[in-house]
Amino acid sequence: MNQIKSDKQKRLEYTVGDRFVSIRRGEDFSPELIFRCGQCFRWEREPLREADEDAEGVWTGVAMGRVLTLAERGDRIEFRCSEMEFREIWYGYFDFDRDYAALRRRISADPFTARAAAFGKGIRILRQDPWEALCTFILSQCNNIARIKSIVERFCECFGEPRVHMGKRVYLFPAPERIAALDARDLEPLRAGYRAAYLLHAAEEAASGRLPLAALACGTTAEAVRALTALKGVGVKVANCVALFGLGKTDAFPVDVWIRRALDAHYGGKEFDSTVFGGDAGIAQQYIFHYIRHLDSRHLSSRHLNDTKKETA
DNA sequence: GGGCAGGCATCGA
DNA sequence: TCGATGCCTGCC
Repeated sequence: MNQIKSDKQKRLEYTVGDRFVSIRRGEDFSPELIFRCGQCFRWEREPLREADEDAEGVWTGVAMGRVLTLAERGDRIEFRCSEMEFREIWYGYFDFDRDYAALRRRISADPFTARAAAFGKGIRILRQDPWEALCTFILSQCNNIARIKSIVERFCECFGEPRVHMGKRVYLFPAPERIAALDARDLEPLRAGYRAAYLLHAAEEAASGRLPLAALACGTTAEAVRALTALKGVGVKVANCVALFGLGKTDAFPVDVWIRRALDAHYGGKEFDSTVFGGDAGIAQQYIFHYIRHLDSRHLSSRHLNDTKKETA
């Protein structure tokens, strides 16, 4: 028997079923956009099994020391976990406290961001583990998403704790203490190149407590960026990604070459002031990023198209 | 085989 | 303070 619950303080209504929790799909929860907009690297679309043939999409991800499968079924999203796990882990991870419809309205005063927000309806910013965000965005430099994902998977397979999920072996993201105990040769199988040394250094700093990742979430964005850029191989762009995706700092505004290009094109060469979006700046950035990546035909390389076909087949 | 990719650090002007 | 360059690797 399904039981409908709602948390008035928390604005989300959900239904508790047999071994799953489900929410209404609404307009601001698109797994495709959330998992493919470049903020995370460990969520994959599953091939549909017989039991899921009425589902439109099934996704499995490893995050926060857990493995979760979720399914898009009609107008609902099913989270295949207990209610307790949903409330304690996934509610925060998927940023359910935030009203994305209201946020899209707020940033739509500007015509360019209005188009981006309409196009990217369904995106949410995940509140990821800060250590995982730090590692994955260190690996992201001068790299494409496919390759980042494969390096991250090798990293987890080599050093993460194994779990069995739906008959398959998966690996949790390795803790900084585990990585800090390694040396450069141990990381060679990752084929991460010069980024491997940055990972080792970050692990040593995090494991020793010199880099207090959890505490950075409580301070200001400027303090977090300052602490992160003190690490080897972490510049302003990567630090802002970690602040936005790992520390919940929604005013952090990572500027990469794509965002740079978009801002130059749409704000007439004037220096763009991200603070006009206040605490929404980082999320506005994600809508812009997603929008321009899909506008730009150069991005649609044959490899990208093939990947898309394979994954949606 | 050279260029390039969602960056960073270093060096020389 | 700014621009050029090397860094690993993999793909076109």
